[in-house]
Amino acid sequence: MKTPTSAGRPVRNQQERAIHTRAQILRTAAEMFADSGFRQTSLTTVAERAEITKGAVYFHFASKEALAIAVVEEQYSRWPNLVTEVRGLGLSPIETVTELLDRTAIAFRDDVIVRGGVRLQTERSLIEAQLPQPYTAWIGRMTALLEDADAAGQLRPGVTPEAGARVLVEGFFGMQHISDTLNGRADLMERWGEMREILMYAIAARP
Amino acid sequence: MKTPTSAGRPVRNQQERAIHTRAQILRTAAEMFADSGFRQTSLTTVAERAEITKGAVYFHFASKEALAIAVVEEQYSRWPNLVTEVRGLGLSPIETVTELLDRTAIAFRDDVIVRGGVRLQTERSLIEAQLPQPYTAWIGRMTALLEDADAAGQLRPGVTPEAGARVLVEGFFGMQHISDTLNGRADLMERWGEMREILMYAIAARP
Amino acid sequence: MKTPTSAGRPVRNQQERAIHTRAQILRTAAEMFADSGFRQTSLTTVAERAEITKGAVYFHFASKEALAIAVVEEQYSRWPNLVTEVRGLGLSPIETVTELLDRTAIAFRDDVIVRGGVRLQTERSLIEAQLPQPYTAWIGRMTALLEDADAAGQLRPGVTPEAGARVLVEGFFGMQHISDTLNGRADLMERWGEMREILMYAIAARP
Amino acid sequence: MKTPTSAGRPVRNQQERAIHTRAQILRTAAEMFADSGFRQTSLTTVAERAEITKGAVYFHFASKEALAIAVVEEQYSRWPNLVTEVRGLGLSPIETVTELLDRTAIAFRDDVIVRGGVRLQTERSLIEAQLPQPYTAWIGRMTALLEDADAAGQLRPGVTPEAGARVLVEGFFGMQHISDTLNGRADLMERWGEMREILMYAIAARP
DNA sequence: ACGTTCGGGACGGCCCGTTAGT
DNA sequence: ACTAACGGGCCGTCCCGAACGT
Repeated sequence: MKTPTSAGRPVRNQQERAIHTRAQILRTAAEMFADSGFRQTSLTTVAERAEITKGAVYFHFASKEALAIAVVEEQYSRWPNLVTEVRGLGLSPIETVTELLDRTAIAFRDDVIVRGGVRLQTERSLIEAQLPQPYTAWIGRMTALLEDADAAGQLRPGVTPEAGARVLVEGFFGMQHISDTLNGRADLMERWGEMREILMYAIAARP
Repeated sequence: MKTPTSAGRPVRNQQERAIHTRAQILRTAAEMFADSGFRQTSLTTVAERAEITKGAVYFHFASKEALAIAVVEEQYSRWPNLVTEVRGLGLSPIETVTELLDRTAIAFRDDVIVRGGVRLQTERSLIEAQLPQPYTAWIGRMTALLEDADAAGQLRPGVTPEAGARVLVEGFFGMQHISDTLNGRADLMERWGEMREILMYAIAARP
Repeated sequence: MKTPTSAGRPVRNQQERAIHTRAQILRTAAEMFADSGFRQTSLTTVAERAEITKGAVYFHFASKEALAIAVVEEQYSRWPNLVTEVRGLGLSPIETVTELLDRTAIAFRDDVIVRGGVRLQTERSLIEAQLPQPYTAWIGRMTALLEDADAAGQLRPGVTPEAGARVLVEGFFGMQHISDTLNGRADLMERWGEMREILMYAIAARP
Repeated sequence: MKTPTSAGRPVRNQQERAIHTRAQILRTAAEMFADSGFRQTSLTTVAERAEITKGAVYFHFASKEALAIAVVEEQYSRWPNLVTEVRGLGLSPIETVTELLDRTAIAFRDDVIVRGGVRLQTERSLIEAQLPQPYTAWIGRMTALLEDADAAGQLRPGVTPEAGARVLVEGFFGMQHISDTLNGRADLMERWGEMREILMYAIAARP
């Protein structure tokens, strides 16, 4: 599994090592971005924690911004997969929304890359590079799902798919942030349960 | 470099000038904190924008942290007044909640000190100083109000005052943050209207 | 004793207070100069410890250098008095030298002004102002005394008054400095006894 | 600003350049410490005089304190070598002491590192870092030598090796300091001759 | 290709000595 | 005798290349 550093050098694949190094950097950076934000995270410290040198970081990522972008995009790549996965379960539109957000909540609690990416999005304004606009993709996904719900008569009259989508995303984000601030996300699932009950009562049609 | 005391108003006496200077620093700092966050805000720039020197900043505030604390506390001092004001209007508990949050939304949009304070609270983890814990005061206030509502039979069965309060604060915060990110708060009142309709539908009892 | 601060203001003598304040500043500064040296001593701290404001310091002393000069001169003013005092005792020249240096050692141990002045002399090169040249006055005094001793046949053949004077001053200074560094001057008298025995054995004629 | 790597020697490889740079910094710093003391010496100026940038200084030394420590330890490393060298000459104990101090005097006059280290030791109290305690090593060395002298009957009765050692070190230090202050060490050898005659007369047994 | 060593500039926060105007 | 403010300097540290192995 580990590349033998000893002599003989069957270093058939520096490439494997490179990939491993890259991933290591990405994960370490994500952690530190999540905990401390962009500016507070110094490349020096990232390198130290990843147990390589600053030079190596610069080989894999052209700049600190590039590193941030990589983290964010790595996080972004997770959601489409999750959506198709959940959609494949054969649930009703409203149930699909619920299930999707439940799983997202879990990722927000457990996945370092996600946490780092979220934090970076939060600080978007102060990173030079062009990060993809946050929230809108999620609002779009939710809108689509709620339109399905509407077509199936599952939406409470008076609630538009757009408004419902926005409120879901806003509520989810606020919940997650405050849970993080007050309890380090320990009570995230509990808080999400509370929020979900109230939002869904108002958004879904009474059966 | 600049001689800010000359030109402009003929500042009557020292003390008035000092108060004015202090307020000027506080306002400028709040703006920059709001726009760029704590670490990104440099005292050099604050001084430049406030048209004074760094020395003057350090005369009024012992450190950058002290300045941040001053902004946050200035913001905190606003809410109790607002609450008593709204409570004096003689509205029903639920109407009081609504009115209070409406006015808070306006402050979030227009008041620089509030915006700065909110941003700093968001970055609480990375400021050395001991900022007062955010959100809890608001959750407490909301809980009290919803207990009144409960006593008056205005709460939907199944919703506890605590849960309702938390969801209101989380929703409000998320809404405000996303409005800021996506539209610079231009659509804040509109978004708050949306959020309020849905939350209140689920929290208040049907008449 | 204290000037009544109450109304009526028979403040007959602000002047007395001023003198007291000045002395207070001088003493405090001397202590800090002695402990920390010139540059390390900040006027802010001096003012704090003297329990007045920086403005007051600047009322009494035109600059930090002026303050240092005042300390040094205050210290310088002590020696001539001491010399005439000891000369009045009617001792032999060699005994006079011994008695004078014994008393000087006591002053080096107990007198704050002296300690401050000595330290400042040590750092002479890095103070802008023109401090009086140190050591030379002492060497001069010692030379005069040893010339008396020579005339009285109390000097060991081969020892010139000039050389004897220089060695006495150098030895005394080195002794005092090392005692300060290693023991905070606690063993100064003991060390001086040691040094005196050896130097005097070599300088004085055998009776 | 400066591009010190271009022009001049065609720096064979990195490592040589690094060693050269480090030594250059050390020497420059020692000079400035010797002339101006610790606090008065600014890293900016050190860098300028060494014709490199502050970044380079901080690559080689973690802090200003670390730089001071390096100078002091560099100086400390000189003496043991000198002692064994002189001991190898096959002189009598007393002659060894004399020869050793003669050579030390030369180093105090000519070796920048020594001068810097001595000055830093003098200012020991006001440097945060833990400098090794000065003087004691020298007193120890002298004591050992004088014990040898005592065993060989070369010590004047009534003089203990400890007292003799202390007085030698104190006298040497005082002499060197005053020569520095009054004449920039130009007359150091002459003054040391004077001091040596007197001290040795009192310490050594009459043959 | 992958990684390191060495070094370059640029600020950033702090704080200090000093001076106007009371 | 003080309050308010100025201007400048210092240490630290950060992000980043260029030169050099391997």
